[in-house]
Amino acid sequence: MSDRGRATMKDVAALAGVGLATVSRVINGVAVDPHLTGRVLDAARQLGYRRDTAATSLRRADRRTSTIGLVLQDVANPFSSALHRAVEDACVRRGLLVLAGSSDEEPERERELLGVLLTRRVDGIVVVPTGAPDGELAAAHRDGTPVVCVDRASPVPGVDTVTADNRGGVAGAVRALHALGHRRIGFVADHTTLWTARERHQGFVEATAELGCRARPEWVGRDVHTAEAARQAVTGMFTTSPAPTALVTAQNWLTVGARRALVGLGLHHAVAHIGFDDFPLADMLDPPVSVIAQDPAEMGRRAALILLARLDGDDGPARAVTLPTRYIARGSGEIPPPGR
Amino acid sequence: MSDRGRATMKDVAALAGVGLATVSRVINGVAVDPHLTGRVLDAARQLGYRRDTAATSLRRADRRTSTIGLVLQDVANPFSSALHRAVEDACVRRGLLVLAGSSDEEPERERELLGVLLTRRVDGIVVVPTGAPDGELAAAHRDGTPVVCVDRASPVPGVDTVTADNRGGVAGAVRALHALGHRRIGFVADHTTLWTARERHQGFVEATAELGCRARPEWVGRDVHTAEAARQAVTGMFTTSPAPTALVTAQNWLTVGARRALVGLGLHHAVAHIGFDDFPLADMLDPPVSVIAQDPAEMGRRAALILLARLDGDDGPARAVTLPTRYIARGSGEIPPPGR
DNA sequence: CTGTTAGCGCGTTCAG
DNA sequence: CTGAACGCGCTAACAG
Repeated sequence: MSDRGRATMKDVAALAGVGLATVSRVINGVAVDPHLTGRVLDAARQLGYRRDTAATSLRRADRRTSTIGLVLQDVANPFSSALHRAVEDACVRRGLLVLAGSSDEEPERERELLGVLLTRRVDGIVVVPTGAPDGELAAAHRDGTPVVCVDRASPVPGVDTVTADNRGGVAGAVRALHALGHRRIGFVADHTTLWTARERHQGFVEATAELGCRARPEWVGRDVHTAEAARQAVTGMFTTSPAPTALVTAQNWLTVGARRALVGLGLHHAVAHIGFDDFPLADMLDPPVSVIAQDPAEMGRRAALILLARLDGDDGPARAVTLPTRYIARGSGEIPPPGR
Repeated sequence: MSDRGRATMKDVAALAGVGLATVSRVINGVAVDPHLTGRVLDAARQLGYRRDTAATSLRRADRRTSTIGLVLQDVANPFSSALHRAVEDACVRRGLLVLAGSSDEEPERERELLGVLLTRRVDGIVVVPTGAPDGELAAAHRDGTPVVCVDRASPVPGVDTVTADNRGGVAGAVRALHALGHRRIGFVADHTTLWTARERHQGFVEATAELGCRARPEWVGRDVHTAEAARQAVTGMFTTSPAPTALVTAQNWLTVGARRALVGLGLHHAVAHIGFDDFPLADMLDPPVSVIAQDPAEMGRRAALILLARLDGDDGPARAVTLPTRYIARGSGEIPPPGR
C-alpha cells in the first residue's frame, strides 16, 4: 500500500471509520463535524495520503487540471527563461503548475508539443509561436482552451497576443543615430519567417526612408540566425566601401556576433552600434552596448494575467497588447560618425 | 461535444460502429482488423479525438503519467535553464513532458513544489535541492518515485546524485595561481547553507594549506549571495593592506560582481581572478575571465539518463556521479603577482 | 480477433 | 449532517 504513495481516500475512510464521501468533504474543506474532521485528518497524515490530481480533475465538473502549458523557443534562452519565470510567478499564487517545452523554432515540434499539452488537458496555453500555420493551435483555440501568444503575432486569428513595439523601437534607434549625424546605417536581422524579424526590419526601412538615409542592399543582412553568422555578415559589411558608419542589430545573439566582428576589425570604438533586446553584461563590454530593451518578464506577466482572466471566465474579444520598448544609452550607440 | 475537444472513445466507437475496446486497441496500436482500424481512425479524425492522458494513467497498470518533475533554483538562471534544456532533450524522445518550477533556494517552496508534483503522480523527479531536510523528498524516495539530485548532494540518503567536482576544481585553480607565484589568494563564496559553496570553500582551504599559502580571514568572504554583495566584499578586501594578489570567486554572479569591484578599483589588469562556473560573454570582457567551468547541460543529461534507467526498472544501489570541471584560461587568471 | 464488463481514485448526486 | 451509489475516460481481464 505504501508503494508509490498510493494511500487512497478509501484507505483513509477505512482507517478513520467514516464514509468515503466524508473524507472527500474534509479534503475539500466542506463543512463536516469537527470530531470526524480530526479523525480523517489524522488518518490521512498517518497514511501519508495525497490527493490524486488526475482522478480529481477527471471527476470534477469543470475538468480543471491546475496545469498550464508553455511553449517557448528554447527554455535555455535568456529571453525565454525570463518569460518562463514571469509566467511561473503569476501562476504559483493560483496553484497552477507549468509544463514547459522548447519548439526550437520548428513548426513540427510546436505542433507536437501543443498536441501532448492538449492530451494532458491543460487549462490554458502560453506560446511563443513559430509563426507557421498550426492546426493544433487553431484546434486548441476552437475547442475553448485559452491560448495567449507572446512576443509574436498569432498565426490564428482571434487569439490574445502580447508583443513588444518592435517597429517603433527600431525606428527610434535609427532616429537617434540620424540625430547624431549618421546617414549610412547598416542593419542585421534574423530569419524572415519570424514575425519579430520582419517587424524590426520594417521599422528600419520606414525610419531610414522617412529620414532620407542612403540605403544599400549590402548594408542590410537578413535571415541571419546565429552569432557566428552575424559576425561574418558584419565583417563583410564593413570591409566593403563605402561602409556604414552605424549599425543596428535586431536580436541579442546577433548583437554579440556583430560586436565580435567590430572588435575583430578594430572598429568597436569607431562605429555606432545599437542592439535590439538587452542581455546580461552588455554594460561591461568596451564600449558598453546601447540597446533597445524589451521586458520579457513583463511580457510573460501580462500574458499570464490575460490567461488567468480567461480562466476566470473572461470571454471578451481578443486582446492585443503592445508593450513599449526602452532605449538604454550605454555608449556604443552614442559614437558620432567620422569627422564630427 | 466539440467544446474543449471532448470527443471521447465512446463517441468514436459509436461513430465507427465498433466496441469501445476496439477503439482503445487501435489508439494503442494493438493488432486489429485493418478494415475496422480504418473506420476507427476516420471517426477519430472526424471528431478531433484526443486521448485523455489522465484517464489513461488512472486505469493503466503501471500508472505512468509520462510526466516528470523538475525543481530548479530559478528557471531563469542560466545554469538552471541549461540544465532544464538538457533534461528536456533527454525526455522528449521518450515522450515525457517536464513540469518545471523554481524553489528560489527556499526549503518551504521546494517542499510545496515536490508536494504538488507528487499529487500529479509524476513518474520521476529531478531536483536541485536546497539542502534543507525535506520530508517531501524523503517521502517521494520512500514511496518509490525515482528521484535524482543534481548539482548538490542529496539531503536524503540513498538518492542518486550528479554533482561536479567542486573541491577539485577550486583546488586546481588555487594550484595554478600558486604556480604563477601568487601566495596571497582571496576567496568569495555563496551561502554556507549551500553544499556547493561549502565544497568549494573546502577545496580552497585544503589547497592553500597544502601549498603553504598565507591565510587571512579578511581574504575570505562567505555567505556572499548576490553580485552586489560580492562587489562590496571584494572592494573591501582590496582596500585593506596587505591585499591579496589573486582572487577566486565561487559562483558566476559573484564573479561578475567581483569583476565590477576590480574595475572600480582599477585593478582588473593587476589582480589575477578566476571564477567558478562559466558564463556568457566571459571571453568578451577586458581582460577575458578565466573560469573553472562545469557543464550544466552534461549534468542535466546524466541526471535524466539515470532517471530514465530507474523508470526502466533499474533498481541497483544509488549512483553518485561526479563530473570533472575544466579550467578555461582566458587571461584574467594568468596575471602574475606584482614584481614578477 | 472482438465486444462486454469491471474498476483506477475521486466528486457528486441522492437517500437516510 | 453522513454514507452508499454512480460515473468521469480509459485499459485489463474476460467471454464469445
